[in-house]
Amino acid sequence: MRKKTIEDYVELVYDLQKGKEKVHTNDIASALNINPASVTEIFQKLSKEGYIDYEKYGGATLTKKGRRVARETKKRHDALTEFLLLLGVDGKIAEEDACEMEHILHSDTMNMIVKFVEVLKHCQVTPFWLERLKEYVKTGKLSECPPELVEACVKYSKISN
Amino acid sequence: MRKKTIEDYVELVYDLQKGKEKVHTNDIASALNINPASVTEIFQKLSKEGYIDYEKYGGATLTKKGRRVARETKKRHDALTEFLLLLGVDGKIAEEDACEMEHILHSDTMNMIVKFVEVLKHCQVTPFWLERLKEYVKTGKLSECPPELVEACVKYSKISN
DNA sequence: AATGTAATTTAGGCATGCCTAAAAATTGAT
DNA sequence: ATCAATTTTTAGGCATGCCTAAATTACATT
Repeated sequence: MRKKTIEDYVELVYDLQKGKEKVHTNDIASALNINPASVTEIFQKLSKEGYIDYEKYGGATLTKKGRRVARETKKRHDALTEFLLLLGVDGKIAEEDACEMEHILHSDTMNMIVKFVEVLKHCQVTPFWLERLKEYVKTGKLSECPPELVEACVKYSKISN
Repeated sequence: MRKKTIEDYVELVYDLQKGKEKVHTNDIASALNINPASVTEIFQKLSKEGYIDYEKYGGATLTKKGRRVARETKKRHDALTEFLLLLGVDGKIAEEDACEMEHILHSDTMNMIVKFVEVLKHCQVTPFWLERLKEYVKTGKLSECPPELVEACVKYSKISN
């Protein structure tokens, strides 16, 4: 497993804080299957860098900065998950890969993916490439485009230039 | 920068080996801007795990296993780069993100992306969603699908079920 | 073949991120 | 209010992946 980033921890604190006053070292430790002592170190670091308010034995809450980072990370995460699901990746795997990708992609790439998802969701119909992708995955055969689709695309492409 | 994986190094040895007999510690060191002494350690590790043939002061060559891993990694890398380029991500950034993604994605996701790229490349025309994505990126406006495209998609979707 | 230069390795150091064991603080039941 | 049980922290250890400086080896020129 990849090393956890600050963002991972902030996001986790955000999630665990739901319906609770404070998040304690044990909460994180059991969520991640690591030693509570390690979480203490993590909390000290997050606190020093201004992501959480934390005092010895007192648990942690996200600061404003922490909440902002958590929400941004979450947004990326959700967009990526949606993206992979759209492509036809299985739920659990999409979730896991999104979780990895959310930390590494440049914002340009990230934005492009967000827009891609928006465009697809805005479609009234399943785009034909997605139909063909599914078919290809199922049968291993890549069929030709129906001529009227090709024509329509060509026409549309001319309009939009 | 993320910690380099075995795959990163194997891939790099593969690239640097082109047109050379052996790859030397200095080649890797200057390519990655790290200390040659560190590369010695890396070579020792790669050698111990069977990715390269290596002897003190003698440079390295990939083993069969090493070449296999390099080619597989490269294939993933290329597919991912192509994928991001198709989406409209800028060359340099696409390259960098592909390099990160190639190590983390599940093979299911990877395969899906490979197939996605194949489907798109097999298209005779630019798919309309891609036109719309570009338009959206440029103008910030998401236009409606032309009716004939919607109809054609609906029709195609019926055929393929 | 000898020697100076360049390449490479060794040895030892530092930071990080985790661990365990033991100490300290908190909590809850009486 | 006390004290046992639980939670949390401290202290110290280990592996990794990089570093620098110094020692070693290889190489090219004479």
